[in-house]
Amino acid sequence: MDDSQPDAGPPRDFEALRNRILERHGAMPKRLAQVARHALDHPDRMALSTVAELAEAASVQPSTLVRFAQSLGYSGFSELQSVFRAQLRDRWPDYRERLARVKDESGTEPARILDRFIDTAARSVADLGRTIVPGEFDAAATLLARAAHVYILGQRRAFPVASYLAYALGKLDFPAILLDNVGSMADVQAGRIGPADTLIAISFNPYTPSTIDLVRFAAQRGAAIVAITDSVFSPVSAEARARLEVVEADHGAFRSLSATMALAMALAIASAEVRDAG
Amino acid sequence: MDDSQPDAGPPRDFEALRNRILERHGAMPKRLAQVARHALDHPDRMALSTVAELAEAASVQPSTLVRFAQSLGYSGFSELQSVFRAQLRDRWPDYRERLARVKDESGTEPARILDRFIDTAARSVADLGRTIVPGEFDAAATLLARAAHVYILGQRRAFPVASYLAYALGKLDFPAILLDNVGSMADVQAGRIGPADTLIAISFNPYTPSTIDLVRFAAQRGAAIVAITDSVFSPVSAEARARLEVVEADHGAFRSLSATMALAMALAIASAEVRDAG
DNA sequence: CCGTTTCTGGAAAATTCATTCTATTTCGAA
DNA sequence: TTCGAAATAGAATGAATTTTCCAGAAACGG
Repeated sequence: MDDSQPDAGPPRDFEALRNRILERHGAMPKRLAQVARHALDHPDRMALSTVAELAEAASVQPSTLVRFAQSLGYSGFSELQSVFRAQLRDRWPDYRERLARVKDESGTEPARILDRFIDTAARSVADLGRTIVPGEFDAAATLLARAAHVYILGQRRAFPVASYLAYALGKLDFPAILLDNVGSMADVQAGRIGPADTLIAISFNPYTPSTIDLVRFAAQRGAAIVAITDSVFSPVSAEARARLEVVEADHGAFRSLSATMALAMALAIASAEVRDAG
Repeated sequence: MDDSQPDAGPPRDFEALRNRILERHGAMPKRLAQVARHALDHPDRMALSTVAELAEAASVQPSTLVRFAQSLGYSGFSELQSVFRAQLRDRWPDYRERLARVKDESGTEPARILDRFIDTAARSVADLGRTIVPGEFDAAATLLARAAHVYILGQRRAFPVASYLAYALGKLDFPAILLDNVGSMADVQAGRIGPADTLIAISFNPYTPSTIDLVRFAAQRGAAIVAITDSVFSPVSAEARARLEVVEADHGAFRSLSATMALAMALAIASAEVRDAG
């Protein structure tokens, strides 16, 4: 009987890996301990650097990195590194806790579907902080604050966001005009847009052609465009004075709108603050 | 005399790189534009994947990635990738700083307002898992799946949710009818509601009286009511066959809708699953 | 419509990289 | 001090990845 079998298998996520390293650190040979320490002190380098670079940084031979990985049960350094990389990709608050519940990606029971959507929504929201460029958000808020009228355009999937913005901006006492296209009269509704005005255009792939047309029309009349899209290359972005990019984690063919709603709300409040401050 | 020299040098930080790509995108040949787009839409992958993987993901030859990098002034793909990697590394301190700022409830600079909304939205979404009773969610999905017609009602702040549900359910091939009250004709729109139908009513405090009236009308005609509200004591809840309670963390007078949107999306998909299973 | 330039796909070549192997060193126990 | 086991360094190997190259296709200008 071989009770020395140390691992059922190597840790597959960062948390477990970290714990195992901490556990073993005391009993490790000198060089391996040195590597262990370096690994936990600079996890981002572990994720991105090559064996040679890490060896240099930790004052160790390249082969030591490989031995280290193998002593933890991995087949080689590359396998160990993938754990660090996954961690770099996915880190956001409470990720583990939620992941544990969603782990099983299959299952069509309603409760499980809800869990999965909670997970993707949380992901999208957390990503907002990364994808929004602070300067652009600032610029957008200022454009709204200074506008004589704020026109709001968003169709199909983007319409809920547009209607929410219209509600929030209206409540905040902005001169907000929702281009809802009732009776196909969006062009009439926007007929008097001009250089003193700002148009918020919300559009996601696939981009509704009439949205793009209306944006071009507004730009031509000198209005400032604030774009909320899922890609900086969207046709709407091209005309925009400020670009806000939202990447919703998608879920099959369906994308949630949670992050976009959070952004919309924040934009409304921020604009009011800018207006009232100046 | 060579004024065609396009760059003093390739961008060394992500911000500059991003701007240069945006600048040039319009004038790029087809395949390079394709890569450009993929690069800015998936910066994480650009940082972590190999040329072959990225080529596959962008539907392009590996050599195109290299040509893309060179067209921006880099010596090859590896040099370009290092910029993406640096960006990925530096994101972490950023995030930490962000969290620290969120704690500080004051501050009216736009960027800080955005941080706070991201935080509250994330909390609301996470709370969904706790406030939704699985059995009720199940029941709601089943009621939608079995309905002859699905009527959707939500006004004012709840309207964005209602319109989103109408969009999603419609896409999923449900017989969805949005009671948008255009021309104050909600009662006419709902005139033929009956026992085989389900009405999704979305309502938050302060409850819009006409919503409550319409819910009572529908209940009287025998329709099943699914309520999405912020309190089980809401007047709409009283009539409901299934109750979904969403508590959005509020932020001053304004409540985000992020969690409610996630719930709406999940409900739509879950209903489709229930329908297609049985 | 033709000639020229630019762009693209694909495969071959070159480079970088992780891993393995072996001789040597270190460490601990007797 | 000596022996044996474990650990290490460094070069050699082989695999993976990037880069180059060129023939052919597409776009462009006359």
